[in-house]
Amino acid sequence: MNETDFLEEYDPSVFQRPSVAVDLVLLGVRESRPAVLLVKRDQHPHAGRWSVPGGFVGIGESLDAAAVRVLRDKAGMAHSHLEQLYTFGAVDRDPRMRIVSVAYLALLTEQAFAAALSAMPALMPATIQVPWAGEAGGPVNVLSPENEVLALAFDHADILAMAMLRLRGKLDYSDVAFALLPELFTLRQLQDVHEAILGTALNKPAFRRRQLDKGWLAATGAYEAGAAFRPAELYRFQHSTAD
Amino acid sequence: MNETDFLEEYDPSVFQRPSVAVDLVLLGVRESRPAVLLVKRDQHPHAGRWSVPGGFVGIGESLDAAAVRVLRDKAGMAHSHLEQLYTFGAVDRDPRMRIVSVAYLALLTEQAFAAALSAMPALMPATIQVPWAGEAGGPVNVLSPENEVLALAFDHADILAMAMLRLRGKLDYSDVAFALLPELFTLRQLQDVHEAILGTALNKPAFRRRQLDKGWLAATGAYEAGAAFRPAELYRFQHSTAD
DNA sequence: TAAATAGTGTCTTTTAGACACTATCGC
DNA sequence: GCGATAGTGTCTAAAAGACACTATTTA
Repeated sequence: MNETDFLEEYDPSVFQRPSVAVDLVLLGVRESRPAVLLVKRDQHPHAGRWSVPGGFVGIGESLDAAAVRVLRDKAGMAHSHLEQLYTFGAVDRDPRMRIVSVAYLALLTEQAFAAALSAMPALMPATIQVPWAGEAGGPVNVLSPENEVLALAFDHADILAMAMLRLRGKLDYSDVAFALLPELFTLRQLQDVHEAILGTALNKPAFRRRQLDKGWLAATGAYEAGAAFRPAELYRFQHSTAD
Repeated sequence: MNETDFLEEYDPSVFQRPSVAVDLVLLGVRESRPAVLLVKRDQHPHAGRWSVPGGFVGIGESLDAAAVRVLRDKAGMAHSHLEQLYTFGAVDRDPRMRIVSVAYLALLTEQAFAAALSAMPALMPATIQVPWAGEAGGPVNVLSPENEVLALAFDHADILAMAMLRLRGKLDYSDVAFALLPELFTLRQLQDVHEAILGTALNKPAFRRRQLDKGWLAATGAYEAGAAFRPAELYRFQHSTAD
């Protein structure tokens, strides 16, 4: 915001302003691995590298509204869990001009991930390697469907690392995991999502106990179908009363 | 950041850009209560209300650098723990013009807090009431030294609430508490800081056990002086090897 | 019945809370 | 010795991990 002596110090017409953009990390879990939707840059700078979708913030548009707009226009998606991640503001992060970028994290179910892929041909799915080297802040590795390491544009490897760390931190005490799952899901699917984000195996009985004790899960009495073994019960996420 | 078709879509000279500012929450613990340094607005809008110090980001200045500059110019301080908090980007948050504000959290020891107060007469210390109503996102109450509720400018009550929640969330698993304490401190002082931020009393033996088990504390063999009772041992914070 | 996964019972280990107790200072 | 706070020992309670066991499905 602005200080007491705003008017004395600041004449809006005098000083150059940075451009403000939003960048969206479109994140899901596919085949028990964290996955992200990328677009290939075909222009300088960083032509040929991969980036997360983004767009500039309009002068009459809030940051959240810009994120929703980019989600719609670049991923063909009406809704999703969307939260602000971090703002990247190094001077030289884009060689053309000064851009301050507010990164957002969008969490997609596997269905939404697939729907975005087919609606927007420019998008490519990539896998985030978990765990990665230097998890205390280092950039992540991203693999193509053919398991080739992808070169990311700008500071987008840092943005993806930030997204993974944020997700991890919130996994236990918040309901973000349910944003990655369909309406109905089994406890095994829930555990798969947790394991994919954390990059570690979890103890099954302890996991079930903790999840059920939270009071966020409602058993439906229905069971999955089509498996060649004992079907698992389907659960639904419901906000707890004290939440 | 920017998308693949950056150049086609965007001509920097055509679109109006928001101003980008940084706002600093200067936070410390005084007399076992969370305290913040505020400045009184003497201009419209929100004249007479209190705000956290801030400033505009220069075109050739990173966000972090702008925060450091504001810390120096508005609080007279060379260093402190400084971390980005959240970016506030509602369209109407300032009635004069569009301003996107990146909030930073600066953690001050009680000494640094007092030094800033005497170096910068415009600053006033205020107490943050903990706990506050609607801790899941609601704005905080801020009290003057005379225990009067202060009216805050803009969305600064939300910024302060965000600062408290961030600090709370990091208190257990990170080393932020040590940024609020002097070089040498007693375990009781460390517990006081935790209790002030959390707004609850903690169990003494359990607290000592947990803190000592983390391996972040080095006993100095020295003891505090001047107390009319058994003096406590002084500890020093040291980064753990695996940190 | 075999294979595979769902789901549970229970023992152990770890961690946190409660609470009383001892230790050490100034006066 | 008294008052006050530092620091500890230990019991209990709660939570997490380990691991084997039962249950239920298709083939």
